[in-house]
Amino acid sequence: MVTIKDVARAAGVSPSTVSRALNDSPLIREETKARIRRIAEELGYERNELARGLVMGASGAIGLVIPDITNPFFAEITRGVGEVAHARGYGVILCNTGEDPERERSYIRLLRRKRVDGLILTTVTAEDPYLKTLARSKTPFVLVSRACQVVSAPYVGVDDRLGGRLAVEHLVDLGHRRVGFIGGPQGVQSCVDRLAAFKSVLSERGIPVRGEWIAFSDFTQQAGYRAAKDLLKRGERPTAIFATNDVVALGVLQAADELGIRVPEELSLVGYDDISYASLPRIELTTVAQPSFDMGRIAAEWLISTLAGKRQRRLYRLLTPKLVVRHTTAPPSSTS
Amino acid sequence: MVTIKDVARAAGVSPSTVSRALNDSPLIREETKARIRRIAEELGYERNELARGLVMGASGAIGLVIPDITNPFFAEITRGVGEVAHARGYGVILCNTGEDPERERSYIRLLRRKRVDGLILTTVTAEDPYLKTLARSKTPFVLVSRACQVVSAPYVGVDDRLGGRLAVEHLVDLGHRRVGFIGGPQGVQSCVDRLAAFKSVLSERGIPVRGEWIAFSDFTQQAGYRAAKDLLKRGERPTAIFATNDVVALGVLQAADELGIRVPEELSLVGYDDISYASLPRIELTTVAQPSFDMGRIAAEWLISTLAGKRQRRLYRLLTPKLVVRHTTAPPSSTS
DNA sequence: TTACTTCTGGGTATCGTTTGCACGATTGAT
DNA sequence: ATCAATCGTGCAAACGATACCCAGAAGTAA
Repeated sequence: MVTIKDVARAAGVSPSTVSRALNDSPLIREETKARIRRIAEELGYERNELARGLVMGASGAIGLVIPDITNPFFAEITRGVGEVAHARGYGVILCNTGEDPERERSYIRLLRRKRVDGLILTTVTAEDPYLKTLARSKTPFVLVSRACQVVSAPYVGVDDRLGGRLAVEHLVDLGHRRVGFIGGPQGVQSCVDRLAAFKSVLSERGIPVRGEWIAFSDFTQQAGYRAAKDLLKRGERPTAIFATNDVVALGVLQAADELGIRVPEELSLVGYDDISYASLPRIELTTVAQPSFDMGRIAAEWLISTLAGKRQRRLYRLLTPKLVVRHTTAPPSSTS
Repeated sequence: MVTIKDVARAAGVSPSTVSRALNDSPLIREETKARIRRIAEELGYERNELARGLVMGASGAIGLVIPDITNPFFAEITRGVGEVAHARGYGVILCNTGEDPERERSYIRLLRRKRVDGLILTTVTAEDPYLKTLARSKTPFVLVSRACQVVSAPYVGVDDRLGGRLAVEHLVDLGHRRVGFIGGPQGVQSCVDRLAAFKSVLSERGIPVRGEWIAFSDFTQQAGYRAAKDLLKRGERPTAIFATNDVVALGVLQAADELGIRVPEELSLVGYDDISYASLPRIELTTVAQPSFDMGRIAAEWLISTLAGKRQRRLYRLLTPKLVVRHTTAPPSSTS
């Protein structure tokens, strides 16, 4: 590949001059700059960011660590960070952990070796001690969507206590007193919060929390399907279910359909995230909307501006979720 | 950050020895290796891949350029390439073009500056002359899902002529003679192929191809919705529609529902891709399945093994699509 | 004419690794 | 005991770009 030296030779100047010209340094005469730029263009020169990164101590890339790119919620976040990263000239290295803590650690190490300038991550477990190591290192990072207890790191997400509350209050307001919860993996902070909200709303309203109506999944449709099937085949079943995210809720819907349980007549269902498939005409899932795309954008903006040396005022950025009522929720039928 | 020199000092050896020890060179005594590795570990050393890449002439990263990460089809491909890239120790830089040729070019330049070892891309247009530039450069690349006419490059995808044929023959076999097509942007090769198949099946069966029943979208649900609404409000409307992908088909479904047109009784619909949401109980979209995850994997394997110097036997890898009949297709009702 | 800025540009060290070559030490053979 | 072979390690030169320090040239003021 053509290097800065080739350009220098072709232009009859020194490499330093080419470097300065290409970086628009005021130390070079305008016409020289123009000439050098033209020659660089003609030669098809593209600067080597590996070399540049080495001397500058910055790679021009950020790492994005997410659990499942296949989940539209994370796909939107990814799109958001991609958008602003690109606008600011950064590359983004995508790491899909598949909810595996082991792979998450492995990915973070990879990213550190690649000397990414910063990280954006939704950790798979809230208490991963490895995050402390990360926090000690100089690489800045932002947590998205899932907070973390073990280390105080900048965080962008929605208020999951509020979101859970919105969902469950909606159900209770409709008259449901037998309501179940299907969460994600136990360690995940956002789910912990949603479950906490679930419990406190129920207690506030004097409704007993029944352990056998609380189940956990791994955030996949499959898992939601299985958990729901299990839950719904019991003798006494809930009249409403709050699923910790839309993908899981879709699995619940599938289970209900297969069992011949009509939604919303016999079972009310509310999800979380408001992925685009939740609004499909045949689905019309009632859910709690999160501004996923914006969360990605905000996280990236936060990160990149701290990279630029800006000191941030706030460590937390809590957006507000919004209940979107569609057609999967209704008052409980008197018969059931 | 701790460098190889720090480790060398701590171990009382030279940097070269550390380098060799960490790379498991046979020139270093085993016990020395072990000691050095232990010390490196203790110091929290992570090798600088920028520097390594500079001297090795390989960055250890590949670029992935796709049109829309939000489309589950591409999300699956992404997951596939991520999987094998990670297994082989590569990082993947994700570039989401949003179907914008301008951004695609800009991204490819970014990737070349970052000296990615290779590229995997689904180009937005089939005739982008910029691809010639790319082909001339030494960076190897693989095309996925969308072939390209202007340059003969390695390609992984399904046989879209066959896929389109499967879809349309299914419709015709059911008895439909008034069938429409909703494609993607005109320049996209895979859509061109599907449209070509559409036309030839119709001609073979002696069914006239009606231009007013052929519409184009930009691959989004919104666009599918609008195109379908437009198509279905006409006086005489088709009894069946072949949509160029599932996301668009979902848009068509939405339009039909809103217009009170029952699917499949009054309108048969077949999509393409078999994204996971196509199999939702309420949706049950008949579609042509593509092995998206495997396409990603195969592309990445192809690329990485050519990076390793392996010469590939074949340039093309055409997988076979499969018709998945669900509940959105049925014989045309006699009344309509 | 001298001295002093100002403007442009070159020379060189440097970033952190890898690697070919050289060199000292150990070992075995003669 | 000497020489060659083998083994283990250090030295120094890259890789491509940037940045600091300087040096001519030109212009200006005394």
